[in-house]
Amino acid sequence: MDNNRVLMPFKENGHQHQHCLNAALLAAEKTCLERGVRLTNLRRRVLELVWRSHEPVKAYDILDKLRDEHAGSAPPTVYRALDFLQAEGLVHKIESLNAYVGCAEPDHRHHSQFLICHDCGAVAELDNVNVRRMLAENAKQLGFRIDYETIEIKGTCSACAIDDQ
Amino acid sequence: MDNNRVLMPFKENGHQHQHCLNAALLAAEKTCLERGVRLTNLRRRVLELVWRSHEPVKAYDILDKLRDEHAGSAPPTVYRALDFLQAEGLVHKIESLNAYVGCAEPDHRHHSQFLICHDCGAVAELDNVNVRRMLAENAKQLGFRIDYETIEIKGTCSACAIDDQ
DNA sequence: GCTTTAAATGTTATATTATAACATTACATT
DNA sequence: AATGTAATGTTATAATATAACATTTAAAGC
Repeated sequence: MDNNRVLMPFKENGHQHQHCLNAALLAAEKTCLERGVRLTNLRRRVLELVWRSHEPVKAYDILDKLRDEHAGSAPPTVYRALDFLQAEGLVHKIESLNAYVGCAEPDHRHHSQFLICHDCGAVAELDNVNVRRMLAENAKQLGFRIDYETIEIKGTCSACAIDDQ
Repeated sequence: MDNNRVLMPFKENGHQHQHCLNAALLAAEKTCLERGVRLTNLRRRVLELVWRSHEPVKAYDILDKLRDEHAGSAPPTVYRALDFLQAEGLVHKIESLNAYVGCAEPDHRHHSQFLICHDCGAVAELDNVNVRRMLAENAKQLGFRIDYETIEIKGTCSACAIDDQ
């Protein structure tokens, strides 16, 4: 029994990113429709920009792109959209990088553990139930009630480990 | 067998903080001496300011205090000292708060899991070996080599849970 | 369809967090 | 004392994020 679900793997060889993007947008549309919240053009566009790659994207990089398309864009434009997307679980913030990654499974309640390659920048998202359980147990022993977990693991992904040799 | 070490508990009733402070400074002196690195007056002072409480402290709050004592203080003054203290494991940065907490066991190699009460702001530091092991296993399966872990759990501590009632 | 209301976005300004670059001082070693 | 390195001082600016208020857009009831 494997309690470790890989929500988003490191991208593999021959990875067709357009598929990820399409799937993410489709999932987002579906999720928002079900929840009765509005995935506006702006929010969708920001989501697309987050999903341009599997690397965490900075708010001001998104802002630069938005400004190419619409001169009136300003920091609140981006941060509000990101706040919405985060609240709906469509993107996650990587706290240790001040950057954002798309979530492949917004409709599936999960806790995340991120593996972040500090060489190529790629991120994988895991949901290991045992890790969650163990932390929950620890917390319980101390009478601590968990609301939210930030788990960000930095290191070297397999592709970059090979390149390093 | 309990694989969960509490490196720094939530502070208990009748907690004498002066003891924490003294112990932390003593440990820091010892650690730096052993490693042949210099705990200068400035660095010691910043460490003291981080240890004023068990809540994460902001860099600019430290800077304000330093300025009371020495007008020439500037952001680099604080950030350099914090960088040094982090590198030596004397303080940890809480990424999700952009703030710093003292480490009670700088000489003991450990990974940390932080429990952070978003009600009173207090932080506890744990080192659960099983969590580490499990994450290491996950990483290994994906060929990922771990360098560093950021684990920050937000919630309500027992004291605040009681107050809430 | 029109009105009302609430949500979303626009706009300007500013707060917060962090680093770059170069000058000076203090310290350890010779 | 002379030298080299580490630490700190100093000025400027970059990067990240929010506050506050104005305007526009969309949804819901009439």
